[in-house]
Parts: sequence; structure tokens; C-alpha cells
Amino acid sequence: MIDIRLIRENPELVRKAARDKNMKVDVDRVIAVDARRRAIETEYNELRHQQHVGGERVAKAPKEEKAALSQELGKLKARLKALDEERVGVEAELHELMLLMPQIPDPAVPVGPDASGNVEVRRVGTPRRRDEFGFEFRDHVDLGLKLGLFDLDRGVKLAGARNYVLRGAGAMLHEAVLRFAWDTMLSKTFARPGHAGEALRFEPMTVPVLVLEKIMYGTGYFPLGRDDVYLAERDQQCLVGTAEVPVTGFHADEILPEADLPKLSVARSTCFRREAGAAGKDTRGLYRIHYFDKLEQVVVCRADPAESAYWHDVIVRNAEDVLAALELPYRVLEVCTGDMGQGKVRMYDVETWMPSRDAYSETHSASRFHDFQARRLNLRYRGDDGKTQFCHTLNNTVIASPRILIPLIELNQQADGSVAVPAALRPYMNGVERIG
RNA sequence: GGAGAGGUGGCCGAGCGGCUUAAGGCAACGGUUUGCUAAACCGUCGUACUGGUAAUAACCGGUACCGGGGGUUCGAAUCCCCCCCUCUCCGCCA
Repeated sequence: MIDIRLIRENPELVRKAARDKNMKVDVDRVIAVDARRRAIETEYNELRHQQHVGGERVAKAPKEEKAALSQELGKLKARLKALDEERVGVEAELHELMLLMPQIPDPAVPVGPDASGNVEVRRVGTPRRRDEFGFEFRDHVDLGLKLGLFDLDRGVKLAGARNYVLRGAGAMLHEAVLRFAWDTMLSKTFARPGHAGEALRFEPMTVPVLVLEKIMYGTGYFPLGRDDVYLAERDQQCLVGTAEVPVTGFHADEILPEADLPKLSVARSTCFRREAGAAGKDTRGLYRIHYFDKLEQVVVCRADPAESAYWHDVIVRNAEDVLAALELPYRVLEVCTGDMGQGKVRMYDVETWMPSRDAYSETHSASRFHDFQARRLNLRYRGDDGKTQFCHTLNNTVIASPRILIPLIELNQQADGSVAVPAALRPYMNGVERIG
């Protein structure tokens, strides 16, 4: 959500944001509905005031005058009721329209139509192409099936297309990667800009993966992303596509003391995605699947763009540290306006090299929202000056598996068909150095 | 799932049709007193929208909000209906 005042005072800014983000929004309609809403409210308030004043007169009037006065006031009721009914309709329309308004991207974000407009920021590690292995390259599907790391057919039998079962060393590798990511996150300390002495840590937490719709709206996944979400309609709950949703929503409808900020949280969850718009795309293997596990980092901080930017760098770096420790080549991309999504101010994707795809492919996504989610979630803090403000929110993947197993398996394959376990993961694999 | 009790401001807790934004207490903040701390005393002490003087500052006023929604009434925190949540007991269960 953006501030309605921004639309009233600077509609062109919002129109441009929508254009740049490839979104269709009706700014004029918002302005008109908002004006009507305020007119209704003014009249309604005025009539209610009359009613209150009149009501007091009834209470104090001599008995014989009460009936006449009451009857007189009764005339207000019809108008008030009509006004109230119109207000409900107008507010509902305004709310619906506001849910569609784009967050204004940072001026530094490259303007572009889609993923083709994304800009590479840096590249770390050396990608290895399939013909550079010195033996016959196998992709993760071949390797995984041969080594018994997962079972795709039975995953489909159990749950339909894009489902799978990790087994044996594959299941262990999955857990190892996640547990390694936990430990990496929890071993670090952080300080706010200008507070060098601080030793803030990410707080580990578990969260519900089945949440109420309001949290989906609050984090910006509804209404526009609804098609990609599994619904448990009987209970009016939704399966989350990321722990970002419950973690960011954790303090919804609260006013936090400024001293409690920033809130640094990290949570693992299973993530459920319908992949509604992706029919026929990435159908091979473990790349695009309906469920996976992900460790997610979330930051809730003061409404300060500079601090927000600072934490954005921090969470990108955290992800990079994990990839570097796993010895995986990756690049960081600045995502352009057309590819960044409704609520985001700025966004970086991290793409890890996957030889089978002959490309860097998305494994992480780091987003900065400013107060977009906080407004929807009603997530505020009370500043040291006593004023309440909406927080800023950010999030990034720490690790998502099994997608990350694709480069991990493929890049560590040996001539004999076995897969070497990177040193960082061996402690989490009971010391196993080689699978197969 | 069944039966009962209950949901009021940061917390505790009165109110049970008008004079209640809501007593009282605690916490918090400002001040007086004070060698310091404490105590005592005085004051402040919700959120949002909105009107006026006015700068989105300050002040004065209005409206909404006593779990959520609807109803009765000139008027509802207070009465009625539906829903949600919490607690206790019973049942079931990892």
C-alpha cells in the first residue's frame, strides 16, 4: 500500500511507477473515489454531531417534549443510514483500488520491460560449462536418479506433476544445506549504521505455513499473486509460498517501540507454489516444483531509506556468504522496474551457475519494500519523538532447497559418477565426503 | 467435537441505555521537592480520519473505534442476533 496522500498530491509519480512496472492502474478513479469518500465522511460527521447534540437535548427535555424532539431527530436516521451505506461501498472500492497501486521504485532502479532489463552487479566464482568437465557431463536428474538421491515418478504419483521425493543422501544433503545456512546466519552479528558497538543477531523462529488471507494481502501477495497460491478454502487459509509472509506479518497491527528495531528474523518453512503461469516451463528435474524448503531472512527497521538500504546490502551479503562457503559460482543482479513486482522499491536477485541450464539461474531474491508491506499489515513503531510511523521491511532468501542442490550436485560430480560433498557441508553429512 | 466462563485503553480493572474516551490503580513521560536515589505531590498520558486559525509544526473542534459484523433506539461499551478468539472441564488425538 502506498499513502493515499501521495496519489492526491503527486499522481504523476504513481502513474510513472505503474508504467515502469508494467502495471495497469486507474489513478484518476482513485482520486475521484477518495474525494467522494471524504465528502461523505464530512457530511456524515456533521450529521452525527447533530444527532449527539440533539440526543442530549432529548435527555434533558421535560417529559412532554421528548416525543416531539425524538421524532424530529428520527429524520436524521434515514439520511445517516443512506450515507453510511454509500460510505461502505465507496470505502470498499477505494480499498480495492489502493491494493493495486504500485510502490514507487527507487530512482536508481533501471527502467526495463522484463527480465531482459536486469543489470548484472557483480560476478563471483568461475562458472563451469558442461563441456569443461573433462568427462561426460550429467545433469542433476541423471546423477540424482542414478545415485538414488530423489524419486521423481513417485513424487508425481503421490502429488501430481512438479512433485518429488528426496531420499537417502539426497534428503540428507537437503537438510545439510539448510542446517548449514541456519548456522551461518546465527553465527553472525550486526550493527546499525552509526552504532558500531552493537551485536544484533537474527532470531531463529518457526512459523505457520497456513495463514489467513489478511496476511497474504498484508505482505502484498494478494490480490495480484493469488493465482500462484494454494488455498485451503474451507478454513479460509492459504499455504504460504515463503516464510516471508508469516515472519513479516508477525508484528502486524502492532506499534513497536523504536528501541526494539531493527527486528532481524530468520525462519525455515516449506514453501508451496502453484506455478500457475509456468505451465510447460522448466519441467525437468528439481528446478520448478510445487513445494520446497527455504530459509528466509526478514528485516523490519525504522522508516529510514538509508537504513533500509543498509540492511538490504546486509541480507544480500548473507546470501553470498552461504554460496561462497558452498563454493558455488553466482552473480548478483539488479532487477529492473518491469521485473520487480508491485510492492518493491528495489530488488536484487542472486543467480547461481547451473551447468545443465547453461546459465546463471535464480536461487535468491532480495527485496526492499520501504513501508509498502507495513502499511498493508498495519505494522508501526513509535519513534523516540513519540510519533507513530510505518516500519520498513526487507527480505531475502538464505538458501532454498532442493533448487540449490542442482548446482551443488552438478558442479561437484566426478568422472566416476559420484558427487563430492563440499567441505562446508561434511560436518552436516556425518563426515561423508563423497556420495556414490 | 460437547459444556461453561470471558473478551474494555501499554497492563490490571470499574462501568451494564444519555452527564463515559471511558472511574480507579499500575507502568511511562514532564515538573516540584531533593546532596544522589527513592518516596511524596502536580501535570501529561490511545489510534485513525476530519474541520478551522495555520506550514503536512502547534492549538482548538468534530467523527469513528470498549474482540468482529449486523440489529433495536432520538441516543449503545451497556439491550438483541451471528461470527471469531481466550480460559476451564469433558471427549478425541501426535
